[in-house]
Amino acid sequence: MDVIAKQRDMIAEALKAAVDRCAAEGLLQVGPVQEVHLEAPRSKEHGHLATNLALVLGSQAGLPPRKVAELLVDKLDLAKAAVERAEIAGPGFINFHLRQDWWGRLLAEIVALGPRYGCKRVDSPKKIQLEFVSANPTGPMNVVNARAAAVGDCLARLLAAVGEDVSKEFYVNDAGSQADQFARSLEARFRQLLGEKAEIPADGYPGEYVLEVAKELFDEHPELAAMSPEERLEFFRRQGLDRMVEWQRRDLEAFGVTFDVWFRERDLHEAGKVEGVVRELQQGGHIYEKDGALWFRSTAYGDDKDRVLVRSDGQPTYLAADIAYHRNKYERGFDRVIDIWGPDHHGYIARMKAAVQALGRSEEDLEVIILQLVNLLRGGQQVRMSKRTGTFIGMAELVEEVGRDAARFFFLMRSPESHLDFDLDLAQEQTADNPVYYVQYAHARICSILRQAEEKSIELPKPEDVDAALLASDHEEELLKCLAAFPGEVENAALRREPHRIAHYAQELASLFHSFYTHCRVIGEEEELQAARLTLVRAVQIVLANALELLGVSAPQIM
RNA sequence: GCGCCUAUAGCUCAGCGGAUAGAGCACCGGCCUCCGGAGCCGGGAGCGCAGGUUCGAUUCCUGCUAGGCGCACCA
Repeated sequence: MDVIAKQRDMIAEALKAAVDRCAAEGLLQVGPVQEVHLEAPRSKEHGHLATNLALVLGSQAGLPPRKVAELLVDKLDLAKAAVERAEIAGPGFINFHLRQDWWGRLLAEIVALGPRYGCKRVDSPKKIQLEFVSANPTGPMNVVNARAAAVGDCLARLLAAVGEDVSKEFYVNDAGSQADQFARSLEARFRQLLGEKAEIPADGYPGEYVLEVAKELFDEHPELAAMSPEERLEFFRRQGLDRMVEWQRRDLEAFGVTFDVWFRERDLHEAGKVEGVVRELQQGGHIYEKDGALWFRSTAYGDDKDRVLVRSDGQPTYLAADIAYHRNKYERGFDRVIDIWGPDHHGYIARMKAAVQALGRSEEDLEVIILQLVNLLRGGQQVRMSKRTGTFIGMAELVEEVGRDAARFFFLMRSPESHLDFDLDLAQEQTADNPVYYVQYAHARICSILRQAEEKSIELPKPEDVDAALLASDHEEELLKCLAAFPGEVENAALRREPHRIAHYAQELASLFHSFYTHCRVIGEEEELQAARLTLVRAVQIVLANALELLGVSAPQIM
């Protein structure tokens, strides 16, 4: 447990004991308290930790909250905690001020833990499967896929940081009618390469990239020319899609995103898992036949309408395969499945949750995060994308244009359910206006200070030996408070599935550091103070690096 | 028509039911004999509307208005 959580715990226990004592003495007509809410107040006048306990108990006990607060403070035994004083404020908050020397323990812990500061172990780790991107292998990935990649990867890092056992997975839709259409489009392109006249099918894929794939495959497999069209089509269906998947994997790697598992839809079909799950649902009484098709009674679990699983032509729908896929996820032992989908899939949530329940799992075992749209801006104007005119900006183009760090940071600045305006100009600016540079600059600046210390042969002080009470200015205290808040921010971001909190945290910490830097010198101060500030700066460096690591953004030593 | 998301400063967005609602951009004005000026300091302006729950609502609930997206025996 981190040092701030320890203080939190001790104060909470002391408060509970005080409530019990008041109740025992008949001063308060309330039952035992289950949970004490302690938060870090915004304003420094309100101390380091504050509780609303008296306000909550006030209505229960029928007493004015301030009166309750007085009773509690009177009975409060804070001998174990590093609390300097507790005071009652406002409508009945109890504010706790920590002793100045306590910050020394915080700094010592940060330096000792290094990259692990901010991580924790949840009480009962869950096996979590996180599925994201899962872009169709029939075309290049778009910017929403890129956003999903950034959010999913960051969320995986966050979940791992709080001790969950998380696996990242990409679902490849390499079966069904779109696979056929893609193969036929490749065949058409192939014939064009042979000099024949061939039209791309009306429901096919007209993009230039299909021609590139055809070229690549032809170069590597000259024997294709001699095959029958049927043989070639079968070859394209597999090799063509595999080639696209390889492109996707490369683009994602360039973005710093890797997956533990690439799951093939066609494996489900080939192993008979799709019919299998339909049969399972049938046995469970969740299926009926209408108009020659098999329908899943998803309305039994709150969906708007029932859904077709097997079409009247005998072909399973995408949903049927996806249900089989989710069945497989749970069979692999995952306690919890988190899917990140694009905004066009929101209507899908109800039916998938229905399916999960029909398979005997509870609704909470499937979490769905819907990402909202991304608007690219250039010169203040929305970039109008058209594949036809070649103005398409996909994931690869975006990463190439603005760089991996900026792209990731920008995607992680906004909450997932919020529509995102992505300013391409700003992302490339190397000024303080660009938040990613602003944060990275803070890290580089600290590295520079530490380099100078080394050049001047100033020995890095042992954190345990520094006098943290010397860090008494507002700038220093704000920094310390921010450092102490980091583990809580990580936990909160992970629990709420909101990576953007870390991006905001990083900006705030960087801002506090820059402010500190212009007002306080480190090197050249009197020895004790220099030692304390060097330690503070090291701690900031560690936490900035840890926050950036969670975001998947580099923490440069020089820029 | 139904569903999902959104509505906070001129713009882009934060905000864990709490105390005086915060950043950045833009605009105006300051700060480099000194650790990286890719920086810092100061200035004005805001919770779409109406109810409800609560000791307390920007936060939760309902209705309305506006914008975005989606509503297949496609994937």
